[in-house]
Amino acid sequence: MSAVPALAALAHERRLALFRALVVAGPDGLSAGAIARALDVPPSSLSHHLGLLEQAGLATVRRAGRSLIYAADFAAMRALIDFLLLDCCQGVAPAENCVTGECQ
Amino acid sequence: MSAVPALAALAHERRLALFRALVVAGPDGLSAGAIARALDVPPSSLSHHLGLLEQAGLATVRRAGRSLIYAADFAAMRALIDFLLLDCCQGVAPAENCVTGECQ
DNA sequence: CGAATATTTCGATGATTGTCGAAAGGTCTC
DNA sequence: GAGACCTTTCGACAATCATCGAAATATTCG
Repeated sequence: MSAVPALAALAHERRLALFRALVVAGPDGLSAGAIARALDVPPSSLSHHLGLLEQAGLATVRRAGRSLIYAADFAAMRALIDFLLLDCCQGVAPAENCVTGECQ
Repeated sequence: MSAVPALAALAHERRLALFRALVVAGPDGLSAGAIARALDVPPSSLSHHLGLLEQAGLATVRRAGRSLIYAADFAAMRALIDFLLLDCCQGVAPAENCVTGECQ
C-alpha cells in the first residue's frame, strides 16, 4: 500500500468524520444511506468520498440487498500507522529522533 | 493541532520525501538549500512545500546566518500518530476494532 | 556601501479536487 | 414486469493546489 493515497483520503474533514463513523460502527460497517443520514451529506458527494476511502484501501464494500455496506479496514489503518511510525520516521532516523518514546 | 492539515501536508509525494529527509537529518535539521540539492526541487517550489509543513506544525524553522534551517517536529509527528491511533480510531471504537493489537 | 549568497514572495498557468443535482444502474417486493 | 428503493455515475462548475521563473527580501563579507 502506498501511504500517500491513504493520507490524502484522511486529509479531508468530511472523509475523516466518515472514516471515524466507520470505525465506530466496527466490522459490521454501515450502509451508505445510514452514513448519509448520520452525517447529512448528499448521496452523490458521499459516494465520491466513500469511493476514495475504498480506493485508498481504508474501507471495504460489500452488498447486502440493495444497500452497499462500507466498513473500515483496520489492518490497512494499522499499516498506515506503522508506516508513519517506522518506515517514514523512525526506521531510517538516528535514535535521538525517537518518535515513539520507546526506543532509547 | 488539527490533524487534517498535518495529514494533508504528508499526503504529497514530494513533501513526504521532504519530511523523511528532515527526520533523517534529526534535530539539527537541514538548510533549505541543502534540501533543494538533495531532492532536486526548484527553490520556489521547495519553499512552498516547506511552508506547508511548517504551517501544519510538522516542521520548525530557524535562521542561521543567511540560511534557514528546517527541522522535523517529532512531538507533532508523535501527536499525529497518537491521534490516528487513539482519537480517530480506537478510543471511540468497540474493543473488537482493535487497531493496535494490544487491546484485547 | 556594494556584491554575493540564501531564501521567500509574487504572479501566472495548468491540474486536481470538491460539490451536488439529475439521470442511470442494480436489487427487492408485489 | 412494474414500481419503489438505494446507490453510483455523469456532467458542470467553483475552489483549491502544484509548479516554477522572475523579482524582492534578508544576511554576510569584502
